[in-house]
Amino acid sequence: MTLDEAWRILQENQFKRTKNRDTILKFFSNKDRYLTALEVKNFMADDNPGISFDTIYRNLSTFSELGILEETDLNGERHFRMQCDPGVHHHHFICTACGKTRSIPHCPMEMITVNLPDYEVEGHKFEIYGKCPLCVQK
Amino acid sequence: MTLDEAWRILQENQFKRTKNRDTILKFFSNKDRYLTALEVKNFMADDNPGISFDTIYRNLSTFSELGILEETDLNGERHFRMQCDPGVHHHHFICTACGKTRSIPHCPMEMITVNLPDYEVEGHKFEIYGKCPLCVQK
DNA sequence: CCTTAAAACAGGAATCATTCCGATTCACTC
DNA sequence: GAGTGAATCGGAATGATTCCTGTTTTAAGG
Repeated sequence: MTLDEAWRILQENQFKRTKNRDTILKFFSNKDRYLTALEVKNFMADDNPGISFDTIYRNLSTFSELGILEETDLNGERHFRMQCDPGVHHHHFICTACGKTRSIPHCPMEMITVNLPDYEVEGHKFEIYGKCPLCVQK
Repeated sequence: MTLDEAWRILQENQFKRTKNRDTILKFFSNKDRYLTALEVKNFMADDNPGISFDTIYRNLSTFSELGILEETDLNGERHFRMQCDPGVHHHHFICTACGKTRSIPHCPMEMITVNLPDYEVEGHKFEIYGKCPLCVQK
């Protein structure tokens, strides 16, 4: 997702244009990996050294709810990444060494829901973990 | 998995037979759901009110490493359940209301790994969330 | 521009799950 | 029944996340 798309969504939902949001979004753009609140904070060091975690988490949560960021738990920590292809359902391979991700277009749900009659499916999680080609070499 | 099987595995690996381990394992047997360390502690109230979280987590981690328990992160918290069918790979539907689980024999990995050449797959997670038939009615 | 109300923020305290640590107790072996 | 390393206890420490309160900033209207 581009920064323009992100801002369009934010303004459609009456969120204000602030410096912090701008910097956070820039941090995520063009990164194909999941990142933590701490990594955001470190990145902000130049721009706004005094930013509080409250602000970071509040915005990350907002972005996630609006579909601007994708969110997942890795080792009990919240991780976020730019929504790569809005509207197109997909999953990720996640490199356990460098954190880089790779999109997986297949979704296992289609062939499985048939076997869950009377169940009300709300969501699912499918992630593959391992080493990406670059990290395999090392 | 039965308690006998669990104890066989523990003794094969030189773990001692303690009262705490016995009570914890009994707590998990015959429960088809994921449980937290706190729930374990509450259950121990009768048997050993003074048990420390250190002991609980240490044993849960041990059981998990030995394949006696299955482990997953739900909302950033560690959850454990008795290994239902040792050796048989499977996944779970997890009820977000009552926590009950349902085994899903299908594994999405088989048809997908072909599309990850040069990647080194270490593991994967596939879980379906929603309401079980009983909780749908309410 | 200037004013104003609501939104956003900073800073620090609080919370919650989990882990660490030093001292004590226990389970198994001889 | 004594010795030894494993297991445990209790409480402090940690680390991520959230809460709280007062202050600043944004966007809109006059």
